[in-house]
Amino acid sequence: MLQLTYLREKKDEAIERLGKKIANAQQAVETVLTIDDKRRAAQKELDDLLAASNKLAKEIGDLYKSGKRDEADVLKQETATIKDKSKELDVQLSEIETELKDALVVLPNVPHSSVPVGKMPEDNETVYTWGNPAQLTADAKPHWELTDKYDLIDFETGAKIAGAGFPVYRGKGARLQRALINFFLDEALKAGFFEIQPPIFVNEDSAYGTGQLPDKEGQMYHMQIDNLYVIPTAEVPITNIYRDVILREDELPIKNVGYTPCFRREAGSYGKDVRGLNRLHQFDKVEIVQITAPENSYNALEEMSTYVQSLLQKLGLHYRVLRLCGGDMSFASALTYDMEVYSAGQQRWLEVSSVSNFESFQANRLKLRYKTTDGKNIIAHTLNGSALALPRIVAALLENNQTPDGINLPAVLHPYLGFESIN
RNA sequence: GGAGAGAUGGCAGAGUGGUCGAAUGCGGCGGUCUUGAAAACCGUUGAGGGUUACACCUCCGGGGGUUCGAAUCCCUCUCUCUCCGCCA
Repeated sequence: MLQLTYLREKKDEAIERLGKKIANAQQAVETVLTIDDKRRAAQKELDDLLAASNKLAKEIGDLYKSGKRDEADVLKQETATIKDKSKELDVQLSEIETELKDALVVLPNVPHSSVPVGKMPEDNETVYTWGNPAQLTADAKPHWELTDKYDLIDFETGAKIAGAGFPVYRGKGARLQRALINFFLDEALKAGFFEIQPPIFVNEDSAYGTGQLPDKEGQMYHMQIDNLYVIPTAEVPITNIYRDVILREDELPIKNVGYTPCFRREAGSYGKDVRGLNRLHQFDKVEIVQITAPENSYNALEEMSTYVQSLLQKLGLHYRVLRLCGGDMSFASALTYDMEVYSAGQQRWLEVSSVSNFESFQANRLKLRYKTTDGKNIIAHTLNGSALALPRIVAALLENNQTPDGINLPAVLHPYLGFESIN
């Protein structure tokens, strides 16, 4: 959620930048500001009325104490009309506040000035490429054939016990999962992150806090009996730790890492995108989350990007880094880097990480602030990124490392795996 | 799941329906003293809205009610604690 003061004070800048994301930026911002004016007027009117009412109540109290009952009763009559009026205004005000919030929450975050203009994935800017495509033999296979051949993943049985998109990992396939999770967590600890193991169900407040609601209502699994949402990413519970929190300045930056399974309904996906491990309803991910002071958030973003890339390099995966264009970035993000790994078996790029700076957009809704040494409360900046999501990493590892004799996994994983190759 | 108790500022903990946004202690910050530090003493110290700045308004777990007036009374929800039951 954008800050009202920002829209009020830098209206033109906000409209111009929002134009990279939405078509009707001018009108959307004007609407919000108009409602806000209305809100302030109503608030003022109500406040004055309440002030009068408070004053009268005090006078009545004094009169009773000094035994002047008659005079007090006269004043009581007066309060009756004030009360009716203020009740009315109160209803009006809360309607306006609802209206304001509704208009404000549908506004996406303002993109950073470096965000490329564009609507399509083709408009994303490739800022860095590392490595070369794996040279495979003519009979190289996509991962869904390899997982079958070496009995690593059983998609059919997963579909039987849960549904499509819920794979059953087996043997070395299961051990590869466990190894990657531990590898990613250990690397994050070395990089100074603090490990968290959060709940994988969250309540409505948390889902609103990080912006999954109301924006992505249909994408989360929801348990109606208890009104809990199943997390689509560890970002949700880990960031919500700081909902309604005022940190001390010296606690920043906060750097957390957590592993959780993630659950996504993925309504509307189809075709080659959902084949094998490309898109699942349940998958594993290690997530990094940072909370910083505003002036440090872009340094933190670069640091997180570099960190994620270091993982891909250690795994020896050919990858590229994209700076997402306005139309392709998420609702809450101000600047996003996507890391894509080249999948040689499918001959296409697969997104394995997305690192974003939300600036104060998330923190504003969360009421996540920090107190400076001179006592001011400032809305913090939040960032997060995958480090990393497993399925497509597994797909790329299997495909890119396949040989006629088997699949040779990267050396950094050997201690975690207890084996070196799959054959 | 059953029975009881409770929820107040960063923490602990007072609070007869009216002068309570809230005593007191701890902690934090500033100062005096000191070569410096500690101790002691003095001052200061919740959040949001609003204002150029004041004024003013709201908030004592959430929501609703009674009253001229609610942290204080009533209803309800949530959560916490204790005991019993069940259980990795």
